[in-house]
Amino acid sequence: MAESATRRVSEAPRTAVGRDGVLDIAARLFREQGYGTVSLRKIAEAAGIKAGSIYYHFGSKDEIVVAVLDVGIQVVHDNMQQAVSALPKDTGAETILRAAIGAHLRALLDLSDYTSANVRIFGQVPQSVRDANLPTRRAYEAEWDTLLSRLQERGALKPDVDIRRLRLMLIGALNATLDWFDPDRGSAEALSRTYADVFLNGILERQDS
Amino acid sequence: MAESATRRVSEAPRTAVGRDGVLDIAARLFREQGYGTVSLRKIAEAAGIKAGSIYYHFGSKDEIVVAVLDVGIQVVHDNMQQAVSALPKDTGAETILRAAIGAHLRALLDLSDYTSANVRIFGQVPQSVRDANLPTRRAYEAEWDTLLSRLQERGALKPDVDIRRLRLMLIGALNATLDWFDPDRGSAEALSRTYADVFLNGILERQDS
DNA sequence: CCGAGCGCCTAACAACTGTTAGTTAGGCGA
DNA sequence: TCGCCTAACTAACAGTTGTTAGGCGCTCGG
Repeated sequence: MAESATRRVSEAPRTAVGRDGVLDIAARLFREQGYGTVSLRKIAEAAGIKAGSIYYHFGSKDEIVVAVLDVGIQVVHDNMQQAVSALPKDTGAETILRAAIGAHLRALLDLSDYTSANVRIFGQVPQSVRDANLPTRRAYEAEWDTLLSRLQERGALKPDVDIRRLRLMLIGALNATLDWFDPDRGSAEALSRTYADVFLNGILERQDS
Repeated sequence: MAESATRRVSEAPRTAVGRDGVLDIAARLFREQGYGTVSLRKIAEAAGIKAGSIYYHFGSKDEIVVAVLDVGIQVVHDNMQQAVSALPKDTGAETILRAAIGAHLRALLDLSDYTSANVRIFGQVPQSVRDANLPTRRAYEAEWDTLLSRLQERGALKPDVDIRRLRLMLIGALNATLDWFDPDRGSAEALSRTYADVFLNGILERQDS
């Protein structure tokens, strides 16, 4: 009894956690621990409520996961779209690509638990959940395809590269950073530059003979 | 009883499944479904035995997973090492890198359920299992670092790229193909060429003015 | 000041998890 | 033929999972 009294006073603010609170916690836990090992009871405990209470806000665990996945894509999509459209009309291809790459990487590594959770758990989640997230995902992919196609038509990109494949390679490579990126070892900003350097110009020392 | 008799005759060869049989099945299931959703009972059923029987060959589920992870790295390590060392001594940097990239991708996409399982589930597995797999992993990483360093010292690679980071980028990008590669849409061989093209020379159309 | 309802809690369920103990059928060497 | 070893099997355990039903307190509009 002393416990519950203490808990009331010391740690629990009287404000409700709410749907968004649960979602934030879930996104963070999914990002940190993956899908399978994060149970509703873990989410509830981290949110300071009990497992059953989650069902006041969500109809099922899958509903939570789908929500997290969708928000994750929306954040990175908005971020990338806005970064590119903020550039002057006559911006060169290289600058545009650097902006898009930077925006994606920033959302993934700095900005959003939702985006990193999406990348982390998408491959672990039941088929039905993946399907529910697909439309949102496709929209972001289309954004990239449009961007890359425009640059290729302009003659800025090599003409023989398949756009779909290029997009898969690029986003795949960027997303893979989530497995090893350590903010203590270097900023996302610097990493973004390195990725752009490599993808734009390659790693071979050019023998301009 | 009819059941068990039928089963005996029709599907179960009288030869024992054995430790290797269980391991093969486990690798395939882990590759296909991830770590969390594959239970010992699923592995047992796919192998045609009962869950408890697995404990004759392995001391725990983690022991199975560690074995799968280790074999996965060893396969890709051997494959890459052999592909590179098979080349003549005076082979150019570009050819060497293409061979290494091709070997890694082939092990991942064509050759081995163990290697693909490793890439797929490493991030989902308990910390202790990851730790057990680390030595094997580090040896493969060192192999790449040695290769890349030698090429850089030779002057074949741009001198300002950090080797560790380059290796992380490269392997990360290659491993990411596992999420979307579809053998019906193109061979691993062709994909390997595209990856080498992009990493070696970049995607920008060169204006050699 | 009172009722409505929002946001949470308690308790339990059935299913599933990894794991253990004890048992058994069959083949091989002595 | 005897006895051992291999590779299974059966049955149960304790814990965890997602999920449901019903109840309780606090806040706010009338």
